[in-house]
Amino acid sequence: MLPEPFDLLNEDASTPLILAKGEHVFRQGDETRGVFFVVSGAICLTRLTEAGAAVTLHNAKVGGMFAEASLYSDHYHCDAIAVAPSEVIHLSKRAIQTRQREDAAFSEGLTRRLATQVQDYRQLLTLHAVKSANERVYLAVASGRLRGSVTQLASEIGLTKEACYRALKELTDQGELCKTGRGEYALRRSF
Amino acid sequence: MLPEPFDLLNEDASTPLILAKGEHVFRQGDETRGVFFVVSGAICLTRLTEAGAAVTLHNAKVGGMFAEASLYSDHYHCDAIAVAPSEVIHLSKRAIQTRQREDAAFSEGLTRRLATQVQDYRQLLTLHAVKSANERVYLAVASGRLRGSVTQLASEIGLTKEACYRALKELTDQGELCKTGRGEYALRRSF
DNA sequence: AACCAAATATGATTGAAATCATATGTTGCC
DNA sequence: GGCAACATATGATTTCAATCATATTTGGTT
Repeated sequence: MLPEPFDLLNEDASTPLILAKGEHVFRQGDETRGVFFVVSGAICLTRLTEAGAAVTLHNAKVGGMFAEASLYSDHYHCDAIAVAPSEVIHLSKRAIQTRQREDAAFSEGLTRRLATQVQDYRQLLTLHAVKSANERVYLAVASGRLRGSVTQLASEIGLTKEACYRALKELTDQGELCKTGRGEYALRRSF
Repeated sequence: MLPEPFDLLNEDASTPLILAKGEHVFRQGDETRGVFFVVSGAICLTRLTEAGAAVTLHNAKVGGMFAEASLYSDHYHCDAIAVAPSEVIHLSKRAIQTRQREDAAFSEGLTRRLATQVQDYRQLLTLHAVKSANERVYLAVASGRLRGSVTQLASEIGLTKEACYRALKELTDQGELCKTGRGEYALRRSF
């Protein structure tokens, strides 16, 4: 259920929370309680700047986590609001910190997870810089990003789903990709 | 001199490097040697896509660090180039990894640093998802991303410099921003 | 079985940013 | 001082993805 290394935590370190749409998981200024895993729905993290502008910091989706950095600050510096009816799992800050001190494998797992995320986000940013929709979709498929739905991929790589479907069709017509099923495409092996 | 947790390292773990403007600290594909601290000047981390597009991943300024994630990969996945005559301090990968195993405080500090980077990349990706160029530029300025040149900002947030200048002009005309100098803009305080 | 919501798929039109072009301002350098 | 490189700045045109529209398929629910 939980991603590494959080699967190593004791059961009493995690608490499931059910949230209605619009409900807060935490607010800017609240004392930090820990990090969260999204089971269903979606959580949006926003912050108000000094000048009063609302800046979205992160949209946490199913399978994702948020507020990792809260482990290192006393108070949350943004609001976390459910943008749909959601279920999240709260992971206790104290339990994580204790485990981090006492278990080198857990500690390393956490650091490695963050490092992996940094790499993944960098790859995504590189993908976003590709101007052509066709090439962007091709590279996304080539780097194994078409796992879930095409709709999901589209949002991940910064295109509309329509543009994404069109690109997939054109790439298939051009022989760059081949369609392996409904919403499934594979690289055309060059041999 | 060095920020946490790298100030805890032995002196022989660090090596100063002098760089001319345009010189590389490392290149994409180089075997990882460690992380770097900026003493003077500025280092820009960019990644070249297969299509040749340059994406700015990070602008490390005086007092900042870069390439923390290289500790968990064998090869650098971006170029680090001095955008001005610079002095950086190289921190040995081996020394860091050894210290990480032997010193819990050091290890925790490193994890905190990575968590902060994850936060930053998420914010950048969220920014890239904003369709309107004007709003994107406004939010970028609101979240303090206009530090270096407008050209740098444009590449960071996924716009051409022209579109970026135009947005800045329009936002200024609309009274959302105010121009504080050549290539310098500030939020219009609402009070 | 019937129904609904969401994903898949594609066609037509539009609009906004990219591109191309040009000019001035600034900085560092020989 | 003069030159080269780059940042700043804005105007004109083009292009390509967004948007709007519509139809079918699928999976889940009652």
